[in-house]
Amino acid sequence: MPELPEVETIVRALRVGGRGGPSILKKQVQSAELTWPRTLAEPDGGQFLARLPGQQVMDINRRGKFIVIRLDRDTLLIHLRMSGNLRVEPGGMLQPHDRLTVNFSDGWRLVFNDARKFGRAWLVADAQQVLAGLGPEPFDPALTAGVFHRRLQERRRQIKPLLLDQSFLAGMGNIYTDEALHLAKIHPLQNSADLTLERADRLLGALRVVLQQGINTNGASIDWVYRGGEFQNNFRAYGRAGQACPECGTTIARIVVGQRGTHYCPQCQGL
DNA sequence: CATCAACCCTGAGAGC
DNA sequence: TGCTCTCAGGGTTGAT
Repeated sequence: MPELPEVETIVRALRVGGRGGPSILKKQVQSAELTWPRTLAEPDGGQFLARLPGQQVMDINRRGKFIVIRLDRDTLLIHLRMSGNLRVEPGGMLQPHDRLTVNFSDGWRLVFNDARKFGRAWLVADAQQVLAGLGPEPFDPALTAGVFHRRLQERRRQIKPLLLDQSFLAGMGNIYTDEALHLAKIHPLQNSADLTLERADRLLGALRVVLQQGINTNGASIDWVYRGGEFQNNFRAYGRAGQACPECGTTIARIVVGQRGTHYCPQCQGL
């Protein structure tokens, strides 16, 4: 399930080439195909197919888990959700679960594949209308320990669901949240408002460490969709229920928090 | 505001 | 081998 590091890996490949395809920067859209209309959040299919042709790819960025492709008139935003993936390829047969295809004038195409149909795309004049509700980027220098601590105080929630809340912090998913909480030695049910400045500082540092490790290893290959990353070999807690904690040897536990499978060390991450 | 559950989906893995 | 069942999870929505 693509989280910040996986999305960042995909964005970098779109920008500079990689994962089997060239950069799509400067390419001009010739046409588009929509094989599963509900993939499109907005506008409707007719407008989408009419507005896209002729636009050129100016810039490719990431905001939270959104892929932000700035064109010369509109911005194409893509959220991969659970099972989405993007390919850049030189034509050929479409694959099962391909939902949206952008054909470029030089013959290459960008394909949005999404087995579970949870992913969404937007074509809007102003990207802010889609991204407005997102919290800060974890790597934003303006997000100091003091600011982070204050934001934790302002809410009074279990820390894990809060970290997964994209309006609180943009980009965290289930894997990296479990990893960061384990690294920071904080229990997933810990109340956010009760965290001291020192522990908030440690948590922010841990978030950045695990996200950076994820980016450095091209993300995690944890299911049959996203391939190519290596971070799954470094998991400390996620998916390791019943195995030994790498810090103390205690058996990693699994509980459900906010409808999410949650992995933690009962010894290291006491409440 | 916080919490919880349902919903959207399909493929994988377990159990039989 | 092949069937059925359960589980996985990001985000939205509605109820408590």
